[in-house]
Formats: sequence, structure tokens, C-alpha cells
Amino acid sequence: MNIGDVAEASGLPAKTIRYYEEIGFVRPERGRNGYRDFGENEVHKLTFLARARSLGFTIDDCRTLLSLYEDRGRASSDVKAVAEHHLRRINAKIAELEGLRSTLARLVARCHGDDRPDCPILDDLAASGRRRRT
Amino acid sequence: MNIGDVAEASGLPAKTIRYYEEIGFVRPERGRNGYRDFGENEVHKLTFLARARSLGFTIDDCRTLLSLYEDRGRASSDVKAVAEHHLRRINAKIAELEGLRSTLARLVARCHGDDRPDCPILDDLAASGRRRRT
DNA sequence: TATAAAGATTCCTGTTACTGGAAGGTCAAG
DNA sequence: CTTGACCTTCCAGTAACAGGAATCTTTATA
Repeated sequence: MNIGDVAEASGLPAKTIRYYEEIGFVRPERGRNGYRDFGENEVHKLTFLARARSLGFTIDDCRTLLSLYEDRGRASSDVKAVAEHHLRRINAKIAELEGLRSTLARLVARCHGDDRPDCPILDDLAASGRRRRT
Repeated sequence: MNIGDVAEASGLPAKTIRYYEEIGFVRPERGRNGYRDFGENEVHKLTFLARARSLGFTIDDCRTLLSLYEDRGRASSDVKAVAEHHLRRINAKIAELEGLRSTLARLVARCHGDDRPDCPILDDLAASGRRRRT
């Protein structure tokens, strides 16, 4: 299978597949024209990676997950640990963004948004820690 | 004021301040020893930037906000537009992360997490689009 | 005064996970 | 035979810094 077909099959851009080869995720054979030739197993791995990445796992997580996937003697607790760690990262990020959102929403609500220069948003940014109410 | 004092005053690492100079946010004078010498105005700008960055505004947003801040004839609607755009980005990101969280949480809940290899998380990742339930 | 610690400088590399683009080889169709 | 679709490699750019090396300058102490 050529890279274009694999791209279609896996949902990953060809560029990304080349990159994944570069970082060691796959090792396709080469035809004598120099073209990559992917076997079914490689395609399967790439599909796995596409799904894992779409769930937000880092490349490093993917490396771990892939090796666990290929290890028939793995413990599911190891997989779960990776997922839980990722879940915590996501929760932390959501919490952080919600904090930003609440501050920003309040500032936006207080700004008239007309053609006058007076602006609570800039006032907040300029207030060097001394005021800035809740 | 030397860079170390400015770092303390603004809450920004010295490294970041040098970087901000490099991208044109500030233009401190230099003593004859070659050290940067920041005036009150520069410190104020850096504090402004620190606050804006802490609210998640991009460097590009900051450029705009800073120029609006320095423009006494600005319209608050311009400031508000920048903030609203940022708010939409944040909301989109939160929604995306919540989607990931719900999927991941479900998978984690279904995984026994013991020493056996059977694992719904890996099953999901490996399911090449054909199954994968809601 | 010697020296060592603290703080400053520039410059270069690395981070994340790709994406875009240039220059050029290969293959199938008409 | 040429056109166009694919494929190849290689290099640069992204966002916003952080880490670290090699080298001053200033300050404090013995």
C-alpha cells in the first residue's frame, strides 16, 4: 500500500505518516522505486495512533500505549494509569480555562463596547496588581 | 532599573523580558556596562503584558491590546472585540476538552485496571472506526 | 586586595507535533 | 510524449519561551 492509500485508510495526512516513521512508530518497507510500502499491520498501527491522538494523548503516551497494545502480557492497570493521567491533565486544563473564561466574561460584560475610549478591560490589564476586584 | 528588579516588579522571568524586547514590546536603554536600563514606562508595559498573557491572550493579541492601551483615542469596542474573540477561542477549547473528557472518563470507568491484559481502552483505540459505541 | 558570588550579556539549542513548500523522481493514461 | 497525479527528500516555520554555555561586571566579604 502506498502512502496515499494509507493516509485515506487511517485518516492521517501523508505528512504525518512520514513524521511517524521518522520518530519510529512504523517501519514500512520500500519498493525499488523508493516508495514506502505499508503492510496491514502498519496501517493498523497508524489507525491506532490516529485514534489515540484524537483523544488528546501525547506522542509519548502513544508510544506507551502502542507498546502495551502489542504486549499480550500487559496489565490493564498500566493502560488505565496512562489514561487516568491524561484525564487529570484534561481536567486541570479545563479548570484553568474556566478560570480564564469567568474573568474574561466579567470584563467583557462590563465594557460598553462603543466608540469611547473608556474601557474596564484595559483598566484591568493596566492595574498592576493593586486593585483588580473579584 | 536592572532586568532582575523588573522581573520581580512585573512577575515576568528575565528570560521572558529579553524575549519581549526581541519582539519589540519594549526598548530599554543601555548603561555603559551594556546592562538594560528600564524606565517606569517600560515596567508598566511589562506588567500590562504579564497580566494579558496570564489571561491567555496571545502575543499577537497583546500587541493589539498594547497599542489600543496607548491610543488615547481608541474605541472600547475595539478592545471588546479582541476580548470576545479570545473568549470564543476559550469556549471552543473547553468544549473540545469536555468532549475528550467524557469519552476518556467512560473508557477509564470500564477498564478493570488489574493485572489482566483485557482492556476496553485499548479495544477502543484499536477499533478502526467500525465499532466504537457512544 | 584578592576573590568569589551574584547578576548581567549574547548566542544557540530544544520544546510539541506537525505543516508548507521547493526541487525533483515515478507512474498511468491518452 | 506529455501531462498530471503521486511519490521522494530536505529545509523552514510554528508559539512562546526555557535551558545552558561562555563571558563580562558589580558587589560583598575575608
